[in-house]
Amino acid sequence: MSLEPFTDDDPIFRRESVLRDTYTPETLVERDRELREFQNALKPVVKGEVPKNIFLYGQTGVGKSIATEMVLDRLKQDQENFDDLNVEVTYVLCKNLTSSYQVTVELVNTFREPENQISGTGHSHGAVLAKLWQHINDIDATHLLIVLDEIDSVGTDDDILYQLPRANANGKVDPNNVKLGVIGISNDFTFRDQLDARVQDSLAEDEIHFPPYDSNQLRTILHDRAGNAFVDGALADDVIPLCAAFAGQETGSARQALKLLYKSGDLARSEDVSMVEERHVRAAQDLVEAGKAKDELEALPSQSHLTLFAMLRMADKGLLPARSTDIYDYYDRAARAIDADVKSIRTIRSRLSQLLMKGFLKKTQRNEGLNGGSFFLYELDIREELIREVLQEDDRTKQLFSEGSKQSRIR
DNA sequence: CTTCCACAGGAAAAGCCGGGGT
DNA sequence: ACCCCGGCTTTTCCTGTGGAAG
Repeated sequence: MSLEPFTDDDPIFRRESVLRDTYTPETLVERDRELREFQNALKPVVKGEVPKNIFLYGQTGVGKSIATEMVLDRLKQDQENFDDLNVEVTYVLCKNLTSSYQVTVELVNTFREPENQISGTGHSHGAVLAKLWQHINDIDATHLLIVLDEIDSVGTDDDILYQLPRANANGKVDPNNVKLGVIGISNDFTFRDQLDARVQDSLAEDEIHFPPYDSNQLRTILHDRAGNAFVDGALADDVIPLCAAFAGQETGSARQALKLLYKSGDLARSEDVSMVEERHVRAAQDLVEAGKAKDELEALPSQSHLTLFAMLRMADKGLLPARSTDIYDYYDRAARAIDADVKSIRTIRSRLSQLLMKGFLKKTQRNEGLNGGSFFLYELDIREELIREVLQEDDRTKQLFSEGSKQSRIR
C-alpha cells in the first residue's frame, strides 16, 4: 500500500493547538470574581508588606492554575511601577509528592542548578529545611511567593505547610530581607479540613473557591476557544452544547469539555467529512471513557495484574464470583508460572480492595453462619476483553497467555 | 440471645532500597 | 567503611463483623 502525501488542508481545524492542554488563553472567561479576589489578596505585596497566604481550591479543570499563572505574570509585570518592589515566584507541582519531606526537597531543588540537585532520600528532615531557609535568605528580592500546586497530594503530612507560613515570624527568614507568601492550590476541597488547626489558620488567610463550571459557562468557554480553533462553519449547532452538557454533568471541568470537543473534531477529520456533528461527540465521549479505564488498568501494580489474571482464568471456568482465598489460589499459580514473587494473602486482599475502589470489581457479602462464616464474593465489573488487552500488552503478564496454555496441557 | 465461622481490613513492624554524612 | 535517613511494599498480628445455627 502506498502512502498518501501529507497535505495541510484541513476542513475542520484552523489552529487545533488552541484546544490542547498546553495552550494558555489570554483571558480567563467566566472567572471574573475569582480573579478579582485573587488580585485583592495580593494587595499587601504591592504595598511592600508581608503577603497574605492564599489558598485556592476547586476541582481539576476549573481554572485555578491558569488563574494563578495570569495573576502572577501580571504582578511581575506591574511591579516595575513600584519602587523597591521585587517579587520572585517559585512554583512546585506537588502531584506525586506524598510527603512534606519530598515537597521540601523539591523546593530546595527549584533554587539549585539542574546539575546540583539534592537527592530525595538520605538527608535528615532538619537538614533539608536548613538548606531551604538558606536558599530563601540568599535570593535577591523583597518578596518570595511560593506556589504549591496540587498540594492535597501530601495528605495529612502537613509539616511543610506549618513551616513555610511562619518562617518570617520564626526568624528562619528575615522579613527585612525576604517576605514570604504561600499560595496553595488544592483539587480536593476537603483537604483544608484534614489539616492541623494551626496550619489551617496560617495557610488559608485568604481562601478563593473555584466552583465547577456549569453547562452554560462551559458553552461560553468552548465558544471562546472554538472561534480560533475551528474553520468557520465546521461545527454543527448542537456540538458545543452537547460537549458542554457531557462535561458539565460529569465534572464541570473545562479541560474535559475542551478535550471532548477536540476529540470530536479529530474523529470528524479522520472520516474526511467537513463538519463535526453530534454523533462525533457521542463517539468521542465513548472513546474517552474506554481510554480512561484502560489507562487506569495499565497503571496498576503487577500484583494487581496477576490478581486480575487469576480472576480472568476463573471467569473462563465459570468460577466467579469467588471468595478471596480461592482467588488467591489462582493468583499463586499464575505468579509461579511467570516466576514472580508470591505475596501473602493479605497483600492480595489489599489489591482486591484497590481494584474494588477503582470500580473494576464488585463484591457481595455472603454469610453462612457457623458452618460457613461471613465473607465477600468478588466478580469482574469491566469487560473481560479490556483486561485481556491490557495484560497481553504488559511485558510481565503477556507470557501468561502463551505459557499458560502450555502449562495447562502439562497438568 | 449466644455462639461461632471465615474472612476483612486496621495498625504496626519488618525489610528492602537508594542515597546521604562522617 | 559504616551507620543513618526517608520511601515504599509486604508481613505479622490481631480485632471486628454479620447472620445462620444452636
